[in-house]
Amino acid sequence: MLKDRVEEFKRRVKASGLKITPQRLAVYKEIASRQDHPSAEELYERLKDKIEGISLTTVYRTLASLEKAGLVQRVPTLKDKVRYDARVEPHSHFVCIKCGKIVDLDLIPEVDRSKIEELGEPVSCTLMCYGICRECKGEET
Amino acid sequence: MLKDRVEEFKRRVKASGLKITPQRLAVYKEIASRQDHPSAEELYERLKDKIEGISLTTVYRTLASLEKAGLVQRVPTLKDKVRYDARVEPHSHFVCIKCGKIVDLDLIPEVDRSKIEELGEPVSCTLMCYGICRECKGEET
DNA sequence: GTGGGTGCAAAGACTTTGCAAGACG
DNA sequence: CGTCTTGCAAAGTCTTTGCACCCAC
Repeated sequence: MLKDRVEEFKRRVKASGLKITPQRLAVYKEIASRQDHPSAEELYERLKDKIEGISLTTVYRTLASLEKAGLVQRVPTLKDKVRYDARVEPHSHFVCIKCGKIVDLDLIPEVDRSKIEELGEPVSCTLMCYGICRECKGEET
Repeated sequence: MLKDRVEEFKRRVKASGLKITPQRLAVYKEIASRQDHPSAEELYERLKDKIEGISLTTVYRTLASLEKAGLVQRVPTLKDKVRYDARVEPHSHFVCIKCGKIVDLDLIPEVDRSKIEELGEPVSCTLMCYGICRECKGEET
Protein backbone atom coordinates (compact mmCIF):
# COMPACT_ATOMS: atom_id res chain seq x y z
CA MET A 1 0.00 0.00 0.00
CA LEU A 2 1.55 3.21 -1.21
CA LYS A 3 -0.09 5.34 1.50
CA ASP A 4 1.61 3.38 4.26
CA ARG A 5 4.92 3.67 2.50
CA VAL A 6 4.50 7.41 2.24
CA GLU A 7 3.85 7.61 5.99
CA GLU A 8 6.90 5.46 6.61
CA PHE A 9 8.78 7.75 4.26
CA LYS A 10 7.81 10.86 6.20
CA ARG A 11 8.76 9.28 9.49
CA ARG A 12 12.15 8.17 8.27
CA VAL A 13 12.93 11.39 6.45
CA LYS A 14 12.29 13.29 9.67
CA ALA A 15 14.23 10.74 11.71
CA SER A 16 17.21 11.38 9.45
CA GLY A 17 17.07 15.07 10.22
CA LEU A 18 15.92 15.89 6.71
CA LYS A 19 13.03 18.05 5.67
CA ILE A 20 10.00 16.86 3.80
CA THR A 21 9.80 18.80 0.58
CA PRO A 22 7.41 18.44 -2.35
CA GLN A 23 10.32 17.33 -4.53
CA ARG A 24 11.40 14.59 -2.16
CA LEU A 25 7.87 13.39 -1.70
CA ALA A 26 7.34 13.31 -5.46
CA VAL A 27 10.53 11.40 -6.12
CA TYR A 28 9.74 8.86 -3.47
CA LYS A 29 6.13 8.38 -4.57
CA GLU A 30 7.21 7.93 -8.15
CA ILE A 31 9.88 5.40 -7.40
CA ALA A 32 7.68 3.52 -4.92
CA SER A 33 4.79 3.26 -7.34
CA ARG A 34 6.87 1.89 -10.18
CA GLN A 35 8.12 -1.61 -10.67
CA ASP A 36 10.88 -0.81 -13.12
CA HIS A 37 13.71 0.52 -10.98
CA PRO A 38 14.15 3.84 -12.72
CA SER A 39 17.33 5.84 -13.06
CA ALA A 40 17.58 9.46 -11.95
CA GLU A 41 17.02 10.63 -15.51
CA GLU A 42 13.90 8.49 -15.92
CA LEU A 43 12.45 9.81 -12.68
CA TYR A 44 13.16 13.35 -13.76
CA GLU A 45 11.55 12.87 -17.17
CA ARG A 46 8.43 11.56 -15.52
CA LEU A 47 8.23 14.25 -12.85
CA LYS A 48 9.22 17.42 -14.66
CA ASP A 49 5.71 17.94 -16.03
CA LYS A 50 3.90 16.94 -12.84
CA ILE A 51 5.91 18.96 -10.38
CA GLU A 52 6.21 22.64 -11.10
CA GLY A 53 9.83 23.07 -10.14
CA ILE A 54 12.07 20.06 -10.11
CA SER A 55 15.50 19.70 -11.58
CA LEU A 56 17.62 16.73 -12.48
CA THR A 57 20.11 17.88 -9.88
CA THR A 58 17.47 17.67 -7.19
CA VAL A 59 16.51 14.18 -8.26
CA TYR A 60 20.13 13.09 -7.92
CA ARG A 61 20.46 14.75 -4.54
CA THR A 62 17.15 13.35 -3.35
CA LEU A 63 18.14 9.83 -4.31
CA ALA A 64 21.40 10.22 -2.44
CA SER A 65 19.57 11.42 0.67
CA LEU A 66 16.95 8.70 0.52
CA GLU A 67 19.64 6.10 0.07
CA LYS A 68 21.40 7.32 3.21
CA ALA A 69 18.11 7.28 5.06
CA GLY A 70 17.61 3.67 4.01
CA LEU A 71 14.48 4.39 2.00
CA VAL A 72 15.78 3.38 -1.39
CA GLN A 73 18.48 1.04 -2.62
CA ARG A 74 20.59 0.87 -5.69
CA VAL A 75 20.14 -2.13 -7.92
CA PRO A 76 23.36 -3.84 -9.03
CA THR A 77 23.82 -3.47 -12.78
CA LEU A 78 26.32 -4.25 -15.49
CA LYS A 79 25.95 -0.85 -17.10
CA ASP A 80 26.91 2.59 -15.99
CA LYS A 81 23.54 4.03 -15.12
CA VAL A 82 22.53 3.77 -11.48
CA ARG A 83 19.04 2.41 -10.91
CA TYR A 84 16.99 2.65 -7.75
CA ASP A 85 14.54 0.45 -5.93
CA ALA A 86 12.12 1.53 -3.21
CA ARG A 87 11.87 -2.01 -1.91
CA VAL A 88 14.56 -2.20 0.69
CA GLU A 89 13.80 -5.56 2.23
CA PRO A 90 15.75 -8.51 0.83
CA HIS A 91 14.63 -9.67 -2.59
CA SER A 92 16.11 -10.48 -5.97
CA HIS A 93 15.98 -9.23 -9.54
CA PHE A 94 15.40 -10.61 -12.98
CA VAL A 95 17.20 -8.69 -15.71
CA CYS A 96 16.24 -9.08 -19.36
CA ILE A 97 19.39 -9.32 -21.44
CA LYS A 98 17.53 -8.14 -24.52
CA CYS A 99 15.51 -5.11 -23.43
CA GLY A 100 17.31 -4.31 -20.20
CA LYS A 101 14.19 -4.40 -18.09
CA ILE A 102 14.72 -5.20 -14.41
CA VAL A 103 11.87 -6.71 -12.44
CA ASP A 104 11.59 -7.81 -8.85
CA LEU A 105 11.93 -11.46 -8.10
CA ASP A 106 10.34 -12.52 -4.83
CA LEU A 107 12.95 -14.99 -3.93
CA ILE A 108 15.56 -15.13 -1.27
CA PRO A 109 18.28 -17.55 -2.30
CA GLU A 110 19.31 -20.26 0.08
CA VAL A 111 23.00 -20.20 0.64
CA ASP A 112 25.60 -21.96 2.62
CA ARG A 113 26.47 -19.25 5.12
CA SER A 114 29.77 -20.83 6.06
CA LYS A 115 31.11 -20.28 2.55
CA ILE A 116 30.36 -16.58 2.84
CA GLU A 117 31.74 -16.29 6.35
CA GLU A 118 35.12 -17.44 5.11
CA LEU A 119 35.30 -14.12 3.30
CA GLY A 120 33.63 -11.78 5.75
CA GLU A 121 30.53 -10.90 7.65
CA PRO A 122 27.53 -10.87 5.35
CA VAL A 123 24.97 -8.10 5.65
CA SER A 124 22.68 -8.76 2.74
CA CYS A 125 22.51 -10.99 -0.30
CA THR A 126 20.65 -10.62 -3.53
CA LEU A 127 20.31 -12.85 -6.51
CA MET A 128 20.71 -11.38 -9.97
CA CYS A 129 19.09 -13.54 -12.56
CA TYR A 130 19.74 -12.79 -16.25
CA GLY A 131 17.58 -14.09 -19.01
CA ILE A 132 15.00 -13.24 -21.62
CA CYS A 133 11.73 -11.82 -20.40
CA ARG A 134 8.36 -13.07 -21.61
CA GLU A 135 7.77 -10.08 -23.88
CA CYS A 136 11.13 -10.39 -25.63
CA LYS A 137 10.68 -14.16 -25.86
CA GLY A 138 7.35 -13.60 -27.57
CA GLU A 139 8.92 -11.31 -30.15
CA GLU A 140 11.46 -13.94 -31.10
CA THR A 141 9.00 -15.82 -33.30
CA MET B 1 46.48 -22.76 -14.56
CA LEU B 2 47.09 -19.49 -16.34
CA LYS B 3 48.89 -21.14 -19.27
CA ASP B 4 45.84 -23.19 -20.16
CA ARG B 5 43.65 -20.13 -19.99
CA VAL B 6 45.96 -18.28 -22.33
CA GLU B 7 45.71 -21.13 -24.84
CA GLU B 8 41.96 -21.09 -24.48
CA PHE B 9 42.13 -17.35 -24.95
CA LYS B 10 44.06 -17.65 -28.20
CA ARG B 11 41.68 -20.24 -29.53
CA ARG B 12 38.61 -18.23 -28.76
CA VAL B 13 40.04 -14.96 -29.97
CA LYS B 14 40.78 -16.56 -33.32
CA ALA B 15 37.42 -18.29 -33.37
CA SER B 16 35.81 -14.89 -33.01
CA GLY B 17 37.64 -13.64 -36.06
CA LEU B 18 39.84 -11.36 -33.98
CA LYS B 19 43.58 -11.00 -34.12
CA ILE B 20 45.95 -11.83 -31.33
CA THR B 21 47.86 -8.71 -30.45
CA PRO B 22 50.30 -8.08 -27.62
CA GLN B 23 47.83 -5.65 -26.09
CA ARG B 24 44.99 -8.14 -26.02
CA LEU B 25 47.19 -10.83 -24.62
CA ALA B 26 48.47 -8.53 -21.91
CA VAL B 27 45.01 -7.38 -20.90
CA TYR B 28 43.72 -10.92 -20.73
CA LYS B 29 46.71 -12.22 -18.78
CA GLU B 30 46.44 -9.39 -16.32
CA ILE B 31 42.76 -9.82 -15.68
CA ALA B 32 43.01 -13.60 -15.52
CA SER B 33 45.82 -13.53 -13.00
CA ARG B 34 44.08 -11.15 -10.64
CA GLN B 35 41.35 -11.90 -8.16
CA ASP B 36 40.08 -8.39 -7.75
CA HIS B 37 37.93 -7.76 -10.78
CA PRO B 38 39.70 -4.66 -12.04
CA SER B 39 38.19 -1.80 -14.00
CA ALA B 40 39.60 -0.64 -17.33
CA GLU B 41 41.50 2.13 -15.61
CA GLU B 42 43.06 -0.24 -13.09
CA LEU B 43 44.16 -2.59 -15.84
CA TYR B 44 45.67 0.28 -17.76
CA GLU B 45 47.55 1.61 -14.74
CA ARG B 46 49.05 -1.77 -14.18
CA LEU B 47 49.97 -2.42 -17.80
CA LYS B 48 51.22 0.90 -19.04
CA ASP B 49 54.70 0.32 -17.64
CA LYS B 50 54.92 -3.31 -18.63
CA ILE B 51 53.72 -3.04 -22.19
CA GLU B 52 55.54 -0.56 -24.38
CA GLY B 53 52.54 0.83 -26.18
CA ILE B 54 49.15 0.49 -24.63
CA SER B 55 46.49 3.09 -24.23
CA LEU B 56 43.44 3.34 -22.06
CA THR B 57 41.35 3.36 -25.23
CA THR B 58 42.77 0.02 -26.24
CA VAL B 59 42.02 -1.43 -22.85
CA TYR B 60 38.39 -0.37 -23.19
CA ARG B 61 38.17 -1.75 -26.70
CA THR B 62 39.88 -4.97 -25.73
CA LEU B 63 37.49 -5.54 -22.87
CA ALA B 64 34.55 -4.99 -25.18
CA SER B 65 35.95 -7.50 -27.68
CA LEU B 66 36.73 -10.09 -25.05
CA GLU B 67 33.29 -9.68 -23.57
CA LYS B 68 31.71 -10.38 -26.94
CA ALA B 69 33.98 -13.39 -27.38
CA GLY B 70 32.79 -14.71 -24.03
CA LEU B 71 36.22 -14.53 -22.42
CA VAL B 72 35.42 -12.01 -19.75
CA GLN B 73 32.29 -10.91 -17.93
CA ARG B 74 31.19 -7.74 -16.27
CA VAL B 75 30.54 -7.91 -12.56
CA PRO B 76 27.29 -6.31 -11.40
CA THR B 77 28.01 -3.27 -9.25
CA LEU B 78 26.21 -0.46 -7.49
CA LYS B 79 28.64 2.15 -8.74
CA ASP B 80 29.30 3.55 -12.14
CA LYS B 81 32.63 1.95 -12.88
CA VAL B 82 32.48 -1.27 -14.88
CA ARG B 83 34.51 -4.12 -13.46
CA TYR B 84 35.57 -7.27 -15.24
CA ASP B 85 36.02 -10.90 -14.34
CA ALA B 86 37.90 -13.52 -16.35
CA ARG B 87 35.97 -16.32 -14.70
CA VAL B 88 33.04 -16.84 -16.97
CA GLU B 89 31.55 -19.98 -15.48
CA PRO B 90 28.74 -19.44 -12.95
CA HIS B 91 29.87 -18.22 -9.57
CA SER B 92 29.05 -15.49 -7.10
CA HIS B 93 30.67 -12.44 -5.51
CA PHE B 94 31.26 -11.03 -2.09
CA VAL B 95 31.43 -7.25 -2.01
CA CYS B 96 32.90 -5.40 0.95
CA ILE B 97 30.69 -2.43 1.77
CA LYS B 98 33.58 -0.66 3.47
CA CYS B 99 36.54 -0.97 1.10
CA GLY B 100 34.69 -1.88 -2.08
CA LYS B 101 36.70 -5.01 -2.69
CA ILE B 102 34.95 -7.69 -4.74
CA VAL B 103 36.05 -11.29 -4.34
CA ASP B 104 34.85 -14.49 -5.91
CA LEU B 105 32.49 -16.65 -3.95
CA ASP B 106 32.47 -20.28 -5.04
CA LEU B 107 28.83 -20.77 -4.56
CA ILE B 108 25.95 -21.33 -6.90
CA PRO B 109 22.72 -20.40 -5.18
CA GLU B 110 19.89 -22.88 -5.14
CA VAL B 111 16.78 -21.31 -6.45
CA ASP B 112 13.24 -22.24 -7.18
CA ARG B 113 13.34 -22.17 -10.97
CA SER B 114 9.59 -21.91 -11.30
CA LYS B 115 9.60 -18.50 -9.64
CA ILE B 116 12.06 -17.27 -12.22
CA GLU B 117 10.25 -18.85 -15.13
CA GLU B 118 7.18 -16.81 -14.32
CA LEU B 119 9.19 -13.80 -15.44
CA GLY B 120 11.17 -15.21 -18.33
CA GLU B 121 13.70 -17.71 -19.47
CA PRO B 122 16.74 -17.65 -17.22
CA VAL B 123 20.21 -17.80 -18.74
CA SER B 124 22.45 -17.28 -15.75
CA CYS B 125 22.16 -16.37 -12.12
CA THR B 126 24.68 -14.91 -9.73
CA LEU B 127 24.53 -14.11 -6.09
CA MET B 128 25.78 -10.76 -4.88
CA CYS B 129 26.62 -10.85 -1.22
CA TYR B 130 27.35 -7.58 0.58
CA GLY B 131 29.13 -7.44 3.87
CA ILE B 132 32.31 -6.53 5.67
CA CYS B 133 35.44 -8.37 4.65
CA ARG B 134 37.84 -9.89 7.14
CA GLU B 135 40.43 -7.14 6.72
CA CYS B 136 37.93 -4.34 7.33
CA LYS B 137 36.41 -6.27 10.21
CA GLY B 138 39.85 -6.52 11.77
CA GLU B 139 40.36 -2.79 11.55
CA GLU B 140 37.15 -2.12 13.43
CA THR B 141 38.69 -2.81 16.82
C1' DG C 1 16.47 34.55 11.36
C1' DT C 2 19.07 30.29 10.09
C1' DG C 3 20.20 26.11 8.32
C1' DG C 4 18.93 23.08 5.01
C1' DG C 5 17.14 22.68 0.07
C1' DT C 6 16.83 24.08 -4.73
C1' DG C 7 18.11 25.36 -9.63
C1' DC C 8 21.42 26.61 -12.83
C1' DA C 9 25.65 26.18 -14.89
C1' DA C 10 30.03 24.35 -14.75
C1' DA C 11 33.05 20.76 -13.58
C1' DG C 12 34.19 15.92 -13.02
C1' DA C 13 34.43 10.90 -13.81
C1' DC C 14 34.04 7.25 -16.90
C1' DT C 15 33.55 5.56 -21.57
C1' DT C 16 33.08 5.85 -26.61
C1' DT C 17 34.17 7.46 -31.27
C1' DG C 18 36.62 9.53 -35.62
C1' DC C 19 40.57 9.38 -38.03
C1' DA C 20 45.14 8.46 -39.68
C1' DA C 21 48.98 5.44 -38.99
C1' DG C 22 50.51 0.78 -37.99
C1' DA C 23 50.47 -4.37 -37.22
C1' DC C 24 48.68 -9.18 -37.80
C1' DG C 25 47.77 -13.15 -40.71
C1' DC D 1 48.94 -6.62 -48.95
C1' DG D 2 44.21 -6.05 -47.05
C1' DT D 3 41.89 -5.80 -42.96
C1' DC D 4 41.69 -5.39 -38.32
C1' DT D 5 43.80 -2.73 -34.43
C1' DT D 6 45.94 1.06 -32.24
C1' DG D 7 46.71 5.82 -30.23
C1' DC D 8 45.46 10.36 -29.81
C1' DA D 9 42.24 13.76 -29.13
C1' DA D 10 37.68 15.04 -29.02
C1' DA D 11 33.10 14.07 -27.97
C1' DG D 12 29.55 11.77 -25.23
C1' DT D 13 27.17 10.07 -20.99
C1' DC D 14 26.06 10.13 -16.43
C1' DT D 15 26.75 12.37 -11.99
C1' DT D 16 28.51 15.80 -8.69
C1' DT D 17 29.66 20.40 -7.09
C1' DG D 18 29.75 25.69 -6.35
C1' DC D 19 27.05 29.38 -5.59
C1' DA D 20 23.30 32.44 -4.92
C1' DC D 21 18.55 32.49 -3.80
C1' DC D 22 14.61 30.57 -1.32
C1' DC D 23 11.85 28.10 2.08
C1' DA D 24 10.30 25.81 6.28
C1' DC D 25 10.72 25.70 11.08
